[in-house]
Amino acid sequence: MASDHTRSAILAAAERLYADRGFGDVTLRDIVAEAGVNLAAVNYHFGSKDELIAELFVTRSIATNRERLRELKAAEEQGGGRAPIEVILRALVGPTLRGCLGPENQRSTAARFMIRASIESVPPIRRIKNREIDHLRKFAGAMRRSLPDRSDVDIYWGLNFALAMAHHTIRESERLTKLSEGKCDLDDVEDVVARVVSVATMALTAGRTETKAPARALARDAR
Amino acid sequence: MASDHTRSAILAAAERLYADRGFGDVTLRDIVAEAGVNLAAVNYHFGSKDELIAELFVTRSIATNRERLRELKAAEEQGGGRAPIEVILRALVGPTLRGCLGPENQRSTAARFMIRASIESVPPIRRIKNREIDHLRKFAGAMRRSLPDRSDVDIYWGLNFALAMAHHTIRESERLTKLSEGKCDLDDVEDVVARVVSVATMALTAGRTETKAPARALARDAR
DNA sequence: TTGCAATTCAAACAGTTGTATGAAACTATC
DNA sequence: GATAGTTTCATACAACTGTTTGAATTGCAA
Repeated sequence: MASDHTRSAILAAAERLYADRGFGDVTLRDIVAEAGVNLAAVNYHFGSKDELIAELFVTRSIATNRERLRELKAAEEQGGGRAPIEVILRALVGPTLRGCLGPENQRSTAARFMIRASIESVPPIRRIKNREIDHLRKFAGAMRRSLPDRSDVDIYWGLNFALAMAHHTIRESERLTKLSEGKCDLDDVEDVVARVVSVATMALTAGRTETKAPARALARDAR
Repeated sequence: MASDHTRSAILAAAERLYADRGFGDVTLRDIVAEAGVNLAAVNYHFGSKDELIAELFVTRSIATNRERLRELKAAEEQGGGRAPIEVILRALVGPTLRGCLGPENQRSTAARFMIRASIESVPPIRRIKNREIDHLRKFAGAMRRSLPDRSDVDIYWGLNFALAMAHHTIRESERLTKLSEGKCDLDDVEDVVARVVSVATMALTAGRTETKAPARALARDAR
C-alpha cells in the first residue's frame, strides 16, 4: 500500500497532459514535472510508459462504458425491454459530448482523454481497444430491439454515423466555431446532443416500412 | 532544375509511408530507405522534415480541393446557379470516400494521406490548415443557395455532420467491418457515398418549413 | 534505537531522432 | 579535357527519448 500519493499524482498529471496535448508530444519528463515527482517514479510505479497509458485507458474506458450502459439499462427497464431509439442514442453520445464540450471550466479531463485515445492511435491503447467492440455490440442489440423491422446493416450504419457526428464535432469544434463565425454554439451542449440524436434517429428510421437498406434508394434518386 | 528524380522519389515515398503508418512513427530514415536515397537528401532538397510534410500537404490539399470544386461548379452551372443539395454533398464527400475506401488495390495514396493529415495533428500541417476554412465556405455558400429557407446554423451543422460521417467512416472502417461482422461492405464505395449523402440530406431538409433550428424540437420530444 | 523494506532521487545509459559537414561523384559549359 | 556548379554520400553531431542504476531517504515494526 504505502503512500500511493505519487502514483495518483502521476496518473492525474498524465491524464491532464494527454487530454490537452495528445500522446504524441507528451514526454515522461513533462508528466513528472507536472506531477512534481522524480523521473524514475513512473517506471517504479508503473513499469513503463506504455503500461501507464494502458492503465489510464483501461480505468477510464471502464468508467465511461459503465456510465453509458447505466443510462441504457435504465431506459430499457423503463420501457419493458425496449427503449425509444432516441433515448438509446442519447445514452450513446450524451456522456461523451457532455464531457468534452461546454464551457471550458466544466469540461471533464477524463472524457477529453478518451477522445484523444479514440483519435490518436498509440500502440498500448490499440492493443486494448478491440474490447470496445463488445461494448458497442450491446448498443447495437438495444437498437435492434428498439427497431425490430430494421436490418442489421442499417443498425450498424446508424450506430456508426451517430458516433461519427459526436466524435467529429468534438474533434473539430474549434474549426466549426470559426467556420460558422460563432453561429454554431458548442457551449450549448444539450443542443448539440439533440442535433446529433435527431439526425441519427432520422438515419435509422427513414423509409421505415422497408427492411432492406432503404437509404440507398433515396440517395440514388439524386444522382 | 537538374534531375529532380531524387526529389520526387522522396515525395512519393514519404506520402506512401505517411498514408500507411501515420506521421507519428515514420522517420526520415524510413523515408530515405523507401525512396532509395541518402539520408541527407531530404534536408538538401526540402530544408527540413517539416518543410517536406508541408509541401506534401499543400500539394495534395490543392489537388483535392480543386477536384471537389470542379464537381461543385459543374453541378451549379448545370442547375443555373443552384445545385440540388444531394449533388453538393456528393461533391463534398465523394472524392475523399472514393479515394480512401474500396478494394485495397484501387485506393489512392493521396487521399489516405489527406485523411491522415486531417486526423493526426502535426505542427507543420496545423499551421496551414486554417486555409481550408475558405474552401469549406464555398460549399456552405452553395448549400445556402440550394436551400435558401435554411438558417445558416443549420447549414453549418449539416456540413459538419456530412464531413463527420465521411471521415469517421474512413477512419474506423476496420472497426465497423469487425463490429458488423462484414455486413457493412466498405468496398462498395458508392453505397457508402449514397448513405452519407442521404443522411446528410435528411439532416439539412428535415422540417423544411421552419427556419429556426427545427431539428431540436424533434429530438426534444424524445427526452 | 535498531533494522529492514519501501520509496525517492540524481545521475547516467543506450537508443533514436532530425540536422549539419566536408569530401566525393557527377554534369554540363567552355 | 579542365573547370565550376550541382548533387550525392558516409559520417558525425547534438538533442531528446524511455529506462536503469545504486545510493540516499523515508516510514514503520520490533
